[in-house]
Amino acid sequence: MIDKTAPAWLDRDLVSGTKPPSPPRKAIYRLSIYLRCLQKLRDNRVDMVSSAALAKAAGVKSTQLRKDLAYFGQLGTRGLGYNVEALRKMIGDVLGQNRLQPVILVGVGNLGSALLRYGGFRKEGFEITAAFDLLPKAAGQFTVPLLPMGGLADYILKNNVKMAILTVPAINAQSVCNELVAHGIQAILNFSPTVLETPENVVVNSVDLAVELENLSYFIR
Amino acid sequence: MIDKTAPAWLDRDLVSGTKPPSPPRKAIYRLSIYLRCLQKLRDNRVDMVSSAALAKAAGVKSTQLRKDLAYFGQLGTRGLGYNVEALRKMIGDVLGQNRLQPVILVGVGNLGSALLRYGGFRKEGFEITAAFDLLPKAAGQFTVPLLPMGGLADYILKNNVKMAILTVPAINAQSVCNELVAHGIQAILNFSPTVLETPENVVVNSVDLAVELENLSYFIR
DNA sequence: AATTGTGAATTGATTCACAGCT
DNA sequence: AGCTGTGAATCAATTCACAATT
Repeated sequence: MIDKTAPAWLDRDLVSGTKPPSPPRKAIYRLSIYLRCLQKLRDNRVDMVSSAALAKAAGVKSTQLRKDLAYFGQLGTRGLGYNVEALRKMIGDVLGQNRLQPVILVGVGNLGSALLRYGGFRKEGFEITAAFDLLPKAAGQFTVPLLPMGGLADYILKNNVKMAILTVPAINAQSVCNELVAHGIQAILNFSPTVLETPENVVVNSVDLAVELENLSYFIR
Repeated sequence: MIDKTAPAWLDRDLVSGTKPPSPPRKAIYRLSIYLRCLQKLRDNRVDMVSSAALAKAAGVKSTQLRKDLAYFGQLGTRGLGYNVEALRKMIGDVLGQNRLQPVILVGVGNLGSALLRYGGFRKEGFEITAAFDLLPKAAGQFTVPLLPMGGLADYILKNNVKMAILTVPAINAQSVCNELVAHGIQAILNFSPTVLETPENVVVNSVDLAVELENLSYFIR
């Protein structure tokens, strides 16, 4: 009996020495979407779902959904579909949603303070545990400690923080980013409208609001 | 003499009837990045730039930059590079940055009010001209009118609004989206963590903060 | 000599088509 | 019969390599 959860390439690779194909980055994004849909299904007490139905909900083609999932093992049952709870659990594990990640936020301006107040993360397994700013003021209005930049290194080390949200003005973004990286941050969600230079081993996702608007603007005729 | 600003495929197409290759969507995103870099160069009184230098600043390969630009014509001068101001102007035109677009924002919660206060758009040619909410309160704290949902249709029509930013809770996102589309909105920047269903001719860009964090989380080991 | 513009080659992602389970 | 898993085929994007131009 073959381990049902092992992807088929495993067998081949043990023999051939080939590397397992690593999932394309876009597939990882889609995993998050699937996860959201599965959570909704679970809330509605659905317990099996076909690739066609789940794909519809996620706004993709069913073959793409199956390919995406296949990177992580044999997760469905032919003729029946996928078990909602098992799949949800599995994707959560892959995305690291299950170990609650501490996240710090740097730059408490307009956008920064909105994100501090925005609750949407906790549910997904993230928690902003502290915020930093050059001149921390109005600390009282947040539920997390608002600290001066001086305390950054210490806090990251003591709390084993690996992720940061960067919401400082463009002009300071690179230098603050360097500081984060120097102290061990491995992943940055960047809202400053700048291209950040980082070492290979640090991941950056940028959300640039002006770029998104400009992009839309191109498509309206 | 051949028009220097016409892409080479034009000639062929007049003969062959082939469609011009339409730029990939990602190229349009990169155009915005290039534009930012060009603005910075202009501010520093630089007036020519090579594809290598500009690409470096934008974080892409120089060949990619050239391919991206080639979709829009012959913009550089061999041996010399690109004229900063001319290129900036051209990209601004392509992205529609030059006609100032009115944008409305729907859903004035945490994130919505932060975006209203966030000035970063105006500089890029966009202006949030009004905000809508089911229960508009604290209207005084914003510089734009905060209106009840009832006034939506009328406002869109009277002001010829084509773009909207959607920052309502996930549960309401689809229905509000439908309403926007019904009244003529053609492009939506969606911050609600949902997959929106829209007709073909409406463009949606989604920014899902939880998805971005989850994605980072996958990459930290 | 420097640097763009662009076909050709390559790499990557998506979709098809169907074999293989349940 | 229904639905997944996956190799092969297609489609799209990126990079290479070099001719063309200043």
